[in-house]
Amino acid sequence: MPELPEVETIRRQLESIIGSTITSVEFTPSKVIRGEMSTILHEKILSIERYGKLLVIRLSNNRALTVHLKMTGRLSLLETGDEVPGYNHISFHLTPALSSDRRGSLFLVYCDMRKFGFVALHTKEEIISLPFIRNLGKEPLKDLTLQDFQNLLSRSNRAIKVLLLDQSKIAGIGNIYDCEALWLAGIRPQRRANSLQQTEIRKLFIAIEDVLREGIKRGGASDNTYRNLYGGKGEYQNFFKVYGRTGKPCPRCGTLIVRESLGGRGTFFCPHCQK
DNA sequence: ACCTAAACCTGGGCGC
DNA sequence: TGCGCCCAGGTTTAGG
Repeated sequence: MPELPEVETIRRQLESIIGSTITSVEFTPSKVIRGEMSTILHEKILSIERYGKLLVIRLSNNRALTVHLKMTGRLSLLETGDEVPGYNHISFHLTPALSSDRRGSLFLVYCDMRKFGFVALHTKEEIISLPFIRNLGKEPLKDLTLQDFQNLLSRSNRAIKVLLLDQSKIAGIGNIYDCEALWLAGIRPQRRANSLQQTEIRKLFIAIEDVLREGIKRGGASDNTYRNLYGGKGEYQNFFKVYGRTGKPCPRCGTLIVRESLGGRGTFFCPHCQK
């Protein structure tokens, strides 16, 4: 599922359309498509940003598209003749950027089987104070410092696994990287955040950075439906230590991995070496 | 501030 | 074959 590394992979690939102009748009009206899309014509794509799991496509005229993939959202960059993936909701026809060597017509399409995600067009006044972005916590590998992390944990009595998933506290971590980071740090997901010792906090901070970096390096995890901008799969699912590995041996100690529900999520951990 | 559960959706996998 | 059930898990919302 798209978490920070998956969305970052797409963000980087989307940089190829910077400089393109939107020449037409087609969409099926639904709650997935938000804002007056018909007014987007002739806007130029200026930059591609990411805040946690949210993509922001900055446009000319002080406007922006925001895209959240949630569970099954998928952005694809297609050329004329390419097959459009199923569950398509909106297609943007683009002029090739001046820097691009592509010749045919370009289409940016959003598809979403479960319709949890969205593509929204924001006007000038809305961009500044999107509650979405305003409430987002700091981000690992970006502005989240060890000191921030220590303060955060010491002030929370919640299960560490649940705290790490709270986007208003830390942006970008989802269930997969949460489970993997806790395994790497040797910490049990059920532990109260404020019960972690200094050395454990440091270990976990590093582990979060490590799994996210590794996720980005592998192009994300395509455990299920995730595909990148060109329809390719990520490889990180081949490196899972605990996620989805119920009943299989822990790569560190051989004890069988167990699954428990925590905060309403499937939680995978080694009952022996995660303390 | 915290917690849990339900809601939003739909396909895939399983048991029978 | 195919029906019923659970599961997936990002985010919001409702209620305690």
